[in-house]
Formats: sequence, structure tokens, C-alpha cells
Amino acid sequence: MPSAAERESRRTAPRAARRQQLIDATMKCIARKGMSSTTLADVAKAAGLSQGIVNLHFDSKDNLLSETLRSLADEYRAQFDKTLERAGPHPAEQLQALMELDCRPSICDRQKLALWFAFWGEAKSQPAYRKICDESDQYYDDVIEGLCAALIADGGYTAVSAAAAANALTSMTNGLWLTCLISPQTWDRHEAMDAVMSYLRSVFPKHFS
Amino acid sequence: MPSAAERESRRTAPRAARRQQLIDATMKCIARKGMSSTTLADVAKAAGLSQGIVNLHFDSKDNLLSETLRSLADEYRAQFDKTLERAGPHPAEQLQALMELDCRPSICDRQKLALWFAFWGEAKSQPAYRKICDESDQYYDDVIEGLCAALIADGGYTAVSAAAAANALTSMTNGLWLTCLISPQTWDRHEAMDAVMSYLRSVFPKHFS
Amino acid sequence: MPSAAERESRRTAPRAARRQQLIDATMKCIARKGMSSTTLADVAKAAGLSQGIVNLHFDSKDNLLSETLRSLADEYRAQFDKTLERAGPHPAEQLQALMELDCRPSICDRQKLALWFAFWGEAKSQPAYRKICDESDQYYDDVIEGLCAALIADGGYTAVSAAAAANALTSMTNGLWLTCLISPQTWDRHEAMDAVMSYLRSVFPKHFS
Amino acid sequence: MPSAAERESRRTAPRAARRQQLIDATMKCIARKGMSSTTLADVAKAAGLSQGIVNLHFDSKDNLLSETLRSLADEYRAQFDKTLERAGPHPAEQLQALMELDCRPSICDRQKLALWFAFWGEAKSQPAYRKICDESDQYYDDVIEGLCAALIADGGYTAVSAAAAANALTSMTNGLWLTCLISPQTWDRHEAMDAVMSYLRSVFPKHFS
DNA sequence: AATGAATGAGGGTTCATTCAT
DNA sequence: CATGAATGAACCCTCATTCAT
Repeated sequence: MPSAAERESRRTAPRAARRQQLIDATMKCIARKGMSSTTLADVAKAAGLSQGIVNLHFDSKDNLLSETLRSLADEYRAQFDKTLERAGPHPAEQLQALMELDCRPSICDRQKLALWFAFWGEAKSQPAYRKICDESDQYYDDVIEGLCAALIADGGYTAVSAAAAANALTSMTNGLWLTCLISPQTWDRHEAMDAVMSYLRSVFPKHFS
Repeated sequence: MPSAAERESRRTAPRAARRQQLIDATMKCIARKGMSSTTLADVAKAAGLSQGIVNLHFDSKDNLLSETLRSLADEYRAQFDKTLERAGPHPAEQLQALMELDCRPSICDRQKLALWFAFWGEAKSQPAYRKICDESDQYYDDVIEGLCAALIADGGYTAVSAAAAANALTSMTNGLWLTCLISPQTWDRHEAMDAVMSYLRSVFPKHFS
Repeated sequence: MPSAAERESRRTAPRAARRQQLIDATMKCIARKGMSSTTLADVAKAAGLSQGIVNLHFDSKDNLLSETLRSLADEYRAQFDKTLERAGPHPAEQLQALMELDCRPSICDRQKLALWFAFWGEAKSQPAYRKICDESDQYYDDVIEGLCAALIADGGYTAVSAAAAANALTSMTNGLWLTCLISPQTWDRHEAMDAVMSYLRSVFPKHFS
Repeated sequence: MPSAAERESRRTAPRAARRQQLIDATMKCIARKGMSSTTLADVAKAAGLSQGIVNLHFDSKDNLLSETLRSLADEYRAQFDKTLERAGPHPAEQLQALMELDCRPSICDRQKLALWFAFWGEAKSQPAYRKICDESDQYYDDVIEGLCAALIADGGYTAVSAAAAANALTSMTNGLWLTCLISPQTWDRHEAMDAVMSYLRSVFPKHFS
């Protein structure tokens, strides 16, 4: 006889699993067909489930999409934090590791990027999306600006402020993603990383030789 | 009484004028409601015309959207070329002028950016959009890489290739646009320009003091 | 200076010509695309004229279609009467001539038959069509029944009434048209005429050896 | 409580039942309003169901119409075969039974005939319709020609070929239907049958006294 | 008399949502 | 929980009709 905890988990764990299964299916559909062509029927079929399943678990399509974006954002954040944690202790190492993360295939593949841009494309008119993105972005900016500030303090650089450097770096990775999405055939992972490193070398020459 | 030329234009020009009127209305709608919520009825109403007008002039919604993107791209290109032409003769001046263009209100306002991101969001699944974007992007890359190459040759810089610099610069402006779209309250035109200039100063110190 | 009659004809004759031109175009369209797919734009284009022309000359589509049917019916009637007139004096000759008319290419071609069946297909729900058809049909039946009666009187046939024979004959030609329309590849003009003649020979053996 | 078979049929049979229900509604609408005035909204309302139901079960209006014609053709064929089967063993009996079938109210009523002519009216421009009609017609022709051949062999008739007789007979019934549709007030079931019998008596006098 | 741009009602179709099973 | 048939609002698109030129 299952314990109360077991019963609880048996009731909730599958529920969470179903939700994730549907979110995964949603991601696949949006990446493949685009946001405006993705229907709940597509999602259900991609998940191998029945028509009404989405409304059962997410109440509405809007909600499913928001949760999908949140899942996408959480996934990125987890990788961000793990990368930061596993990098060496020095700010330069950490900064480089974060830049490399954004060029790594697990982040920078057209499937994933299509998702990000799909949501960004609706962000202006969907405050809910903007809010989800904004929360994390704020955090990333703070972290990167902190790392830049540490390098500036350490190296005695005077040509650039921490804010400007952080701004430039995060913009650069976002912009590189766009090229990867629009012109995949001219895009090259190493050239992208080169561009970022060229900035780091120029701005923080003592740390990135 | 209209001249022959006027009479001629009255028969032909209105056609182009109507199309532009509808494209403008489409832009307004997409910026306001998002791509997936924009209906032909919205567009017609925004243009102050009747339901069937769009299909009369564009045959299909798909075509209207493609033409809208093309118009958006043409408009940017016109500004790009004009900026290049009006800038001083020196590559450094031209490069800075182009970077400033991307931060200027006529380009970098949330209305316009929402449009760009709306189309980029569908680009993966709509090859037609990708193609339109790609054509111009190729050209911009070539121009900017050429300017960077000129600076490198002139200044004897060795730390960076022209390709990497161009890549970094265009990515940066694209990325700055995203911040402007997503986090308008934390976005600042001068900080954005600062970030770009910090890169130029670092990479081409002799030209951007 | 034109006389009143000339002025009149100048004003009306072109008008009649335009109407016939549009009716001809309508026939072509219905035969080619079917009644339910024929639009006024199709008709105007087939006539080499402009969009609004039909409503100018016929007020409405319904009216154009009715007039087209009337024109079709008139054309058949003219041929019917001419055939009757040109046939020899004997009822048997006249009857055979009329039967041959219905198998002649000028009547029995798929283009024309498609028109007839298109109107018959709408006849149940369009009393106007039924009325137009009915008027002539009445007349044809009378003529043919009269000829049959003459033959019966002349030949002393007792096996069949004039009404039944007329009924059988007109039905047969109508039915042969259907085969021509539906199964054109198995249809043969001479076999069709054979079938009709087989009836005439059997019923009126003294007249059709 | 439903048996397993009933439960099974409740999941599958309703699907076929719904389709037939919609086909019946379509027939009613076409007979009443004509083919070109029949909308899916009409059909749905006639079936007592909702707007989207037709596309749910038939995917498109075109498909619904084709299936309706097929149903109409199948229904006729079933009656044809049943008539053949229930008639006596002699070819003459069978032939007469088939001719009587075509004059029987279950076949030859204006509702049904309106349907047939509606489809024939579009047959020229809709090969799909022509194909459906053609298939069965081929079969009917073969059967009737076979019966005529048997009679000719049996009676030693020389005046007519089996093909011509079959051709004449089927044409006649089709033609009689047209009169029933167009001139219902002058149409008489017995006169129609008389016309057919007059042919049979004349051509096959030994079998139809 | 003729044009053809414009209208807007109404068509077929899609799809988020509901609900009986 | 899950299904999938059913709904009906709203979409894109067509087209008969109007009207300024």
C-alpha cells in the first residue's frame, strides 16, 4: 500500500511529466512550423496524445505558450548557472566560459534559436513574454557586469565601463544568434567565438592575451 | 486640369500608393498586436478601407506579409546607403556613422524593432522571409567588413581580422535592438552607443580615440 | 446626318451585339468551368471586356444566365424549324430529319450539351429556367406527336399511340445526349442514330425500311 | 448495458452514421436549392448540426459532394441489382423489371432526379463526377445489352443489334427523367412506361405481346 | 457606353475550447 | 485522467455589385 507521499508523488509526478511532455512537443512544433502555424492539434499529435489534452493540463493555449517560454528560460538559466559554477575561480575564466556557452551547440542551434526568436517576435505585444525574458536578462546582465567590474578593478582598465562592456557582450551573443538563424550557411561557430574573443582581447588585454 | 503626366500617374501611381498604404497599415498592426494576432480585417480597418481590399492588391495574406518585410528591408537599406553617402570620406567616419544609424530613433524605435523581430521569429519556418533578410544582410556585412579591412590596413592592427570585427559589430547592434525591445525601461540610447564605441576604441584605437 | 432609324439602330444594334457577345462568353465559360464556377469576371475576361460590363448590360448575374439559356433555346429552335422546313414534304422524312438533327455535331457536341445539362441541373430550383425549357419542349412535343400521328394514320399502325411514340423519341435523343456528355469515349454518333432508327423501323416499319 | 459489439459499434458506427446523415442532408439541400446555392451552412443546418461538422467528417466541400454522388450511385445500383435478382428467370422478365424500376416512384421522383441532373450538370467540368457515373453506367449497359442479346438469340430478331437496343432503352429512361424534372405537370408515370413498352413490343414482339 | 477600383456580404475552412464518455 | 467528437467564432478569401471617372 503506497504511503501518503508515494500517493502524492504518483498523482503529481506524472502530471509534471505530462506537462513537460507537452512543452517539449510545443517546442518542437514552434521550431518546425513557426509560432503562428502551431496549433494545439499539432502539439497533441507531436506528443502522441489526444486533442483535448492541452486544455486539460494548461487550461489555454496562451498559458501553454507562456509555460513553454518559461521552460526555455529555465533551461538556459540552469546551463548558465552550471557553467558559472564549473568555471575556474577567476572572473576572466568565468566570463569566457559564459561566452563559450552561448556559442555551444546545446544553446546555439537553429532549433533552439528559432524558439527564442519566435517568442521575442511576439514580445512587444505580449507583456507576459517580455516579463519572463526580462527577469532572467536582468540577472545575466548583473552577473556579467559584475565580472567585467572585477576585471576592470583587477586590470586597471579605464577605457570602458563595466556596464558598457557587459552591454556589448550580451548584445554580441544575441546578435550572433540572429545570424545563425537567418544565414545558417554563412554562419560559423568559431568565427562567432572569434568575434567575441576579439572584443575581450581588445578591452581586457591583460586577461585575454 | 491635370497634365498628361498627372493623368498618367493618377491611373498608375494610386496603385502603388494603395499598396504602400496597406503595407503601412500592416506594419502598424504587427507592431501593435503581433504577427499572429494581425488579421486582414485589422489591416483594412487600420488603412480605413474595406475588407476585401488586401486580396485585391496583394492576392493573399502571405504575399502582403512578404511585401511588408521587403518594404521594411528596403527602407532600412535606403537609410543605410544614404548614411554611407553622407558620411565623410574616411572609413572610420563611415563606420561610426553606420553604427550611429542603428542607434538612431528612426531605426531603433520599439515600433520598428517589433516588426523586425516579428519577421525574424517566423524566419526559420518561412524561407521567403529568410531570403529577403539574407539578401540585404550579405550586403551590409560586405560593406562593414570592407570598412574594417580599410581601417586594419591603415592602422596596421593585428589583433583582429576584418571578418571578426564586422561580425562583432553587426551582431552587437542587432543584440542591442533586442534589449531595446525586451527591456525598454533599462535601455538607453547612449549606453548602447557607448557599448559599440567601446568596441571600436578598443579594436581600432588609432581611429577612435 | 443619320436618319432617326439609323440613329436608333446605332444606339440599339451595338447594344444587342454586346449582349450576344457576353452571352457567347458565358456559354464558353459554363461549358469549360461549369455553372457554379463561372464568375462574372470570367465572363468579362472571356469577352475581352471589363469587370462591370455584365451588370451594365444585364443588371444581374441571374438575368445573364436566364438570357443565356433563352439564347441557347432560341438557337435550337431555329435549327429545329429550319430542319423541318428543309426536309421533304412527307412526315417520315421530316421525322427522320429531326432525329438526325439531334445527332448532328452542331447540336450534339459536348460543349453545347454541357450547357444544356448545366441549366437542367439547376432547373428544379430555378423555375425561370424550367419555364424557358418548358415552352419550347411543349412545341417540339406537339410537332413530333403530330408527325407520328400522321404516320400512324397513314400506315394504320395500331401497336402504339402517337403520344407514346413522340414521348419515346424525344426521350431517346435526350438520353443519348447524356451518354455523349458522361461517357464521350464510348459514345458514337452513328450508334446513337442507329438506336433511334431501330425504334422508328420497329414502330413504323412501312415508313422506315 | 451495451454489449461489447454495441460498445464497439458506438465508437465506429456513429462515424459512418454521421457521414450518412450529412450526405442525406446534402441531398435534401441540393434537391431543394440547387447545387450552386447549397452551402455548408445549409447542409449543417439541415442535419441539425454545427457549422464545422462537414469539414470534420469530409475535409472539404468538394469531397462531400463527391461522396454524395457516390452514395446516390450506390443506392441506385443496389436497387438495380435487387430488381434483377427478384425478377423472374427469363431475360424478358428481367428487362421489363429494370425498365419498370426506372419509372418507379422510388427512383423517378423529382427530388432524386434533381440530384442526378445537378451532378450531370457539373460533370463536364468535374471529371470526378463523370468517373463515378461512368463506372456504374458501364455496368448497366453491359447487363441490359446482355439481356437484349439473349432476347435476340431467343427470338431470332434481325432488325436490331443488341447494342442499339440497349442504347435506345437506357437513353429512353434517362430522357424520360428529364421530362419528369422539367415538365412535371405534363409528365405521367404510365405514359412514360407506355413509351418504353412501345419500344420493347416493337423490337421484341415475340416476348412483349 | 465603358472602365476597373472599391465594397462588403457571404462563402469554405480552421481551430481553441468544451464535454459526454 | 484521458479521449476525440462536436462546437461556433473568426479567419482568409471570393465575387456580385456599385460608382467615380
